[in-house]
Amino acid sequence: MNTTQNLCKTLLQNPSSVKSKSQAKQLHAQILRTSLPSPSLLSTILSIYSNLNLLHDSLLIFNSLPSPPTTLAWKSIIRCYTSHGLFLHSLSFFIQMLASGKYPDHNVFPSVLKSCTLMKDLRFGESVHGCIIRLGMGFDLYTCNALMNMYSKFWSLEEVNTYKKVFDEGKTSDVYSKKEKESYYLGSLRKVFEMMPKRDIVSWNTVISGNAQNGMHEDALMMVREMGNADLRPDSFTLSSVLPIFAEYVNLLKGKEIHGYAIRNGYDADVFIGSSLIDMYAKCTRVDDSCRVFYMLPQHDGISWNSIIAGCVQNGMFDEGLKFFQQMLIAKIKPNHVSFSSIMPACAHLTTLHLGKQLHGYIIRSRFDGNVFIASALVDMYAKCGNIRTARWIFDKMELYDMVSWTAMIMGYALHGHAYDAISLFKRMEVEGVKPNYVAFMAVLTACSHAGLVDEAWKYFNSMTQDYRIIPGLEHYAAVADLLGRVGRLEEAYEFISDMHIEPTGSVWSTLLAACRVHKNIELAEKVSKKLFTVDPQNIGAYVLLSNIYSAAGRWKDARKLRIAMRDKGMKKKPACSWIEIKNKVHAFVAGDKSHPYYDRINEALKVLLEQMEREGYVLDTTEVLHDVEEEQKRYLLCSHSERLAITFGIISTPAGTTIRVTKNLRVCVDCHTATKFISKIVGREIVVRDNSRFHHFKDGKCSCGDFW
DNA sequence: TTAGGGTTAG
Repeated sequence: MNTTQNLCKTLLQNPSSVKSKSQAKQLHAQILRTSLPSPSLLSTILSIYSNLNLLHDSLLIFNSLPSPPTTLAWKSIIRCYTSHGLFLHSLSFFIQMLASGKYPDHNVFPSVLKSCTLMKDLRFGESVHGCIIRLGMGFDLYTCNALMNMYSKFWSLEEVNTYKKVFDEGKTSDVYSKKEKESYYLGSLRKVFEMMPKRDIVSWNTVISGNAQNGMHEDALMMVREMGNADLRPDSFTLSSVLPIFAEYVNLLKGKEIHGYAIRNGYDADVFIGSSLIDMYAKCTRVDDSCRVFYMLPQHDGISWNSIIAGCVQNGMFDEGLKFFQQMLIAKIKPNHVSFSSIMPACAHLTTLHLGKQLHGYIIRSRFDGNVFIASALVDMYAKCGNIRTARWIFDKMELYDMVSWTAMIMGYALHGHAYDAISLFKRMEVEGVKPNYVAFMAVLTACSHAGLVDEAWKYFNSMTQDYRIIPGLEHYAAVADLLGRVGRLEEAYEFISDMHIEPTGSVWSTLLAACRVHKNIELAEKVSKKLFTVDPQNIGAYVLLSNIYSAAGRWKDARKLRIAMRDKGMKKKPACSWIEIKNKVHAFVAGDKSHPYYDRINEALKVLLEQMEREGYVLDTTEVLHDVEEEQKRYLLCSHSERLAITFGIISTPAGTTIRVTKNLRVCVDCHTATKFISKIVGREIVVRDNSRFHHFKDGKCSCGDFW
């Protein structure tokens, strides 16, 4: 026997020692050269190919084997199919193996169970479990781990709700309720775990992550402690199962403890732990720490990029989120469906329509437009960027609606003042069997509020508790209080807020204070302010509002007193800012802004417009000027409000007929609202202004809000 | 055989 034959023999006795494709091929060639290989020898080569995950080569051998194939050949080909994601083939070969009279052994079941799990084939998975028990494999470590993994995944599947009880009590008609289903799979998982004669770290991690992902947080954490008693120390898998729990509970202290443990045990460079830490810090509003973890990672995969992007966006750091998204593209990491649904809200909040449209194009090219998360985010983005028709168009094209997609569209209508569209959609959602949640009620109440529909609002407010058992929160109270205030039922609004079952916050009282300003009720305004300053002494908006109410009434002394108090407390008013997108560039303006390179041209255009407007009957409402200054100065101050600068800049920078879209960070002022109506008529343009609470569509001298905002 | 990220509001 020569040395080559010796080497072949050693390798064949130790198939797992073959580590490369070329080595396997050489071995295969040697065997074919020297003799007519036996089926068992060929099966060994097949198992080597299968170990190396070479499906094509494995299949060539499998098909050339004399029938029936050996057990080794069957299990090699089944494993190879599973690891290639060809689950149906894997299961079909498993059935053929049983049919050929071969008994599967402990090496086959993990692959078969994985296929059942990933195909979400519950029935098949359970019958495989039966087979495992009958063949006495119910105590095998790997098989049990795979079984537990299967039950933990089935446990979190929504589709399982419709699983029929065919096995129990001979019933075939009943359907498992969610609770029954959960306890069934939880029971199966625990039973397997408890029956195991020996458990390794994978067993513990599987049962921990199963509990963690299905909301059994306390149980998961308890098992981490029990695992310690069994002399097993948490590894990177354990940590990344546990970190999301502390993220959800916003438990920074525990999250940091885990971070410390990860550092001490050398897991902090693990990209899985890294993205869990980024997410945990972000959910605890510590985005700086998220960034630090991100930069400390030796490498970034798609998920760690997505985590940092989502972390920024969810904390209102939209520009930073966009920057990370850009860097991700530069790093040649292809964004996936999660990246798009995470970044889209940044465009929605910043009203950067051009960016949103670019992303939409990218989404269509990547074929992600059918994803319900992305479609909902697109609906929201188009609605928030003023394009309600496109939002509806996308909504209508969706094949599947969930709670969020309905709510995004309803809220879109609410923001645009289309209350009846919002209400009819809300009704359709109920008819289609989607139960409205907390946010959906916020949306429909906001719609009622912006359109002054008091009766409808009461109906929905009562339906929340009576029909859906949702306890109204601050936002629902605020919407109703806001509505009552808008329609001038100020005393009723005051009573309503005073009777709330939770402590009203400053923001709830603020809505009423704003209404007092519109309806010029100083007496109530003072009463409301007193309440407001007690619960929220640092509320800058309230000081400004009250001071404005005094100014509008000519009580300059009181107004000044308040402003001095603000100054003494170191409080600074948020400056009003408006912005407009021209040729894919955002131009921002603050009141009296002279910094823009086109300032002179804007000012000139403003003067011309003002003359035309006054000829049409426009009278400057100087009561809105909140400073005690000369009349001429007041005129100047009014005309240089940020929204007017942005609108005028839009008019002189775009071709005739183009719609002007402006966003403002605060509520649009009464005089600017009147002025914009005149401007829309004079220049023959549609002007869309988004302020901090809604959209105003100005056209032909009218506004979509019907002067009610 | 085990793990991490997403849409509506505030």
